[in-house]
Amino acid sequence: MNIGEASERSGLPAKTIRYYEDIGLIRPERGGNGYRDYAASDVHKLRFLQRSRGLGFSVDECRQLLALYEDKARASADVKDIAESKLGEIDRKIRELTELRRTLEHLVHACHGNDRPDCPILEELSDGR
Amino acid sequence: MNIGEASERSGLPAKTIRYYEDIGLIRPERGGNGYRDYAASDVHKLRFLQRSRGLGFSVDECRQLLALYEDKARASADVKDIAESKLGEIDRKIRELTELRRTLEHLVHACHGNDRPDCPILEELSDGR
DNA sequence: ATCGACCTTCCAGCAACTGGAAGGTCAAGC
DNA sequence: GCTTGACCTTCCAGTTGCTGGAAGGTCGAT
Repeated sequence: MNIGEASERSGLPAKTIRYYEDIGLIRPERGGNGYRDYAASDVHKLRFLQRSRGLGFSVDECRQLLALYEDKARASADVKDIAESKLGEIDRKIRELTELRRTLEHLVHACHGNDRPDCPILEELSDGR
Repeated sequence: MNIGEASERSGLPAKTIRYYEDIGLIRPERGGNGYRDYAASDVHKLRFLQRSRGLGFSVDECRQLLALYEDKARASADVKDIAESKLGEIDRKIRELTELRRTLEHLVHACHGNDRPDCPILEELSDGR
């Protein structure tokens, strides 16, 4: 099938699919006209990529996951390791954002938001606490 | 003062400070030797940038904040608007990450992590739920 | 034959830096 | 006065993960 259909079935933009080919993630056949020709298994991999990217894995992590996915002799522990370290990362991000949120909300609360030139937000950004 | 000291005092890498100059955020004097010469007020702005970047404002938002900061006649409502929309964004990110975390944790839990080739994580990434 | 929808490649750009090369300057120590 | 090393300068390229656009080839239907 052509890239358009592969795009529709995988949920990835055609541009992105071509990009993934550029960086060596998927290698479809080519038809006589030079068009890329995707097999069902290619679409399967594309969906795999779409999902794992959506779960926050980096392209490089996806490359590892895809290799493990294709390797029948893989240990599922390898996959679990990647997923677990990702989990730790996500926790860290959530913590940081929550902290950020608290600070910012405090600032917004302190700001009366009228036309007078004094502004607690700018003051705090400027002075530090 | 030279860029090294400005870097130390502001908490920003020298490279970043030069970059901020490139994109027009700060314009220090130059000494006879061509070295950048930072005044105390420059360092103040750099710290301002360091803090607001750290709070998740984009460089462009920082530019606006800095302009407001320097504008004595500004309305604090403008600042509040920027901060509030940023707050909404942060909330959205936290929600997304929490959702992500749940999915991933589910996967990690389902995976026994041994040497056998079957792995629920890969299966789910491959099939979709 | 021609139209529009598809496909191809290549080039450029986004954010926000970061790294490195090649070279100038300065202060201290011998 | 010369060398050493720590600074500083500019410029160019790379990072991540795409996305947009230009210029042109191909396909199927009318």
